[in-house]
Amino acid sequence: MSKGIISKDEDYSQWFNDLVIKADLAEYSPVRGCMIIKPYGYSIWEKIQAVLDKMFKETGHSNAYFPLFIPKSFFSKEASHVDGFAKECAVVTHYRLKNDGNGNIIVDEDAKLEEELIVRPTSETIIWHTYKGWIQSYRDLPLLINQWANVVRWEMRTRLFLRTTEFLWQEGHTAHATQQEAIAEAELMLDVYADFVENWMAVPVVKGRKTPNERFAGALDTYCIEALMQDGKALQAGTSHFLGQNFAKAFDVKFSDKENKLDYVWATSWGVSTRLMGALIMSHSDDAGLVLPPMLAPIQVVVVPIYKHDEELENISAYVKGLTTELRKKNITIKFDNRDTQRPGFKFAEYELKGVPLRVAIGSRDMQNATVELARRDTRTKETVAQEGLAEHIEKLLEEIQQNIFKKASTFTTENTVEVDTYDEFKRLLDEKPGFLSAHWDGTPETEQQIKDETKATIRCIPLNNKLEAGKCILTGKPSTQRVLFARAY
RNA sequence: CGGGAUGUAGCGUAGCCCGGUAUCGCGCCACAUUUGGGAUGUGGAGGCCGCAGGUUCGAAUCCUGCCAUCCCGACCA
Repeated sequence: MSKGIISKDEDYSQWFNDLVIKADLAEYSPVRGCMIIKPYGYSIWEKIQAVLDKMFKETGHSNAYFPLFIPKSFFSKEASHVDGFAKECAVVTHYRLKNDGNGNIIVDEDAKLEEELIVRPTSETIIWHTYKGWIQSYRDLPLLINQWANVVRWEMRTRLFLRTTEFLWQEGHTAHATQQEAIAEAELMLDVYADFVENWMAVPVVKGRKTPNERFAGALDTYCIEALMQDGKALQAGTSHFLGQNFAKAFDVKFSDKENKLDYVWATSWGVSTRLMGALIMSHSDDAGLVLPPMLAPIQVVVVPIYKHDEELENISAYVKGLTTELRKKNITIKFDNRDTQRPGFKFAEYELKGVPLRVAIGSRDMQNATVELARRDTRTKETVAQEGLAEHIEKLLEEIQQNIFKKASTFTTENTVEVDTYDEFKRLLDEKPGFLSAHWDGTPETEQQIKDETKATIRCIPLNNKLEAGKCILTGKPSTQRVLFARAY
């Protein structure tokens, strides 16, 4: 176990907090519920952004930016949307401070805003207000826009990365001429998310759709990807919504089709947030610290020199310089930690804590033998290999680590996804071996709610391409046509 | 928003019951010896004891109020 990190078996949530702080990903800020994302954490987010951004562009989307502030009146235009977000909005009421004469800075009551502004909890309303001006004809469609932004939701209870008052995300907002096209878009973006989360983050997901209870406020259908964390709790990693014509109607966005008939446009929205960082951390890491998938690790390879005299360091440095050039050609990021203020053992522990996938240690002995010591973070194994062909070896090893991490997480998810047929068994498993519980449900919101009230488990999703099978609801015994995935969730 | 806990050096803490200007460890700085798994020694720097009142000759300690953070619940990405 690493210094200062509690074992994840002892206290999982404390382990997570320790990891975030000690691995230098983020720290608490003076503002309740808000965190400071530190350079190391932010560089992971930047990688996530870069990959997703490319995927969005490849699927035809463009970035734009809409304001942080939303006039309050916009908000009330879509009824269920207000219901969903009203309770957690920060509101700007004044635009000036003043000195009260006693040296205190206070709100200037004379500077009250005519119309209060909401700090965006999401941007549907201001975007659809804007789209009204952008869309007149089918020729203006589809409109495929994404924005990278911060949003604020005044949550009662916050957790680093998983639920913060302010968080970073991207939100895609698209407009289409037909319902089919909008649904296809929502499904396409769900696939993009699943592809990214599985192949870059190495986190296996279940694609599905939400029940009406769990749907986004204002959506007709919500698609999601759900991942299982190491403590057996589910985490929603991304969502994609088919919004129907709700927002188009609320903001009066109509277009003329080819027959010159006026109709409301069809909409989608989709997003992932810094919460993905939470999924990344919780899926792979262990008691020694973070385990990062090579494809998202800010540092993929770290080189630690071991030497007694300066000339030894010079020899090692010369060799590392060559290795660095080779690896850069392969787009592999390498860091040569030649600080002489820290000893090798300290550095080993530090990079393990930070989840660097591969460590190369080179000492005088290695220089004589033309070898290096290679240590894998995922398996915590070490091997001595020849310097010749090292760059190729590292390249292969990084790919192997990426696959191994994913495989490990997949095995875990599979092993913790269980079919359950009785309510007693359902409750027992939730307490003894939590995970995804695949069970029959009679399809009513009342049953879903009762199960939630009694067990804290929610329906995470109805898996896409679910196989149909006759069964009985675990709570009511009423007939059911398919299993749904239950879990306790973040 | 309810319940619980905590606030003392950059971090973690002792002291609080029983009032006398603050303990220890890590980290930091300097020098030396070290360097293949979190080095050792010696010397040193660092404190509005969360904030504001009150009691007292005297408050980290007692009293009142406030603030903040964390944890657990209800609400949510």
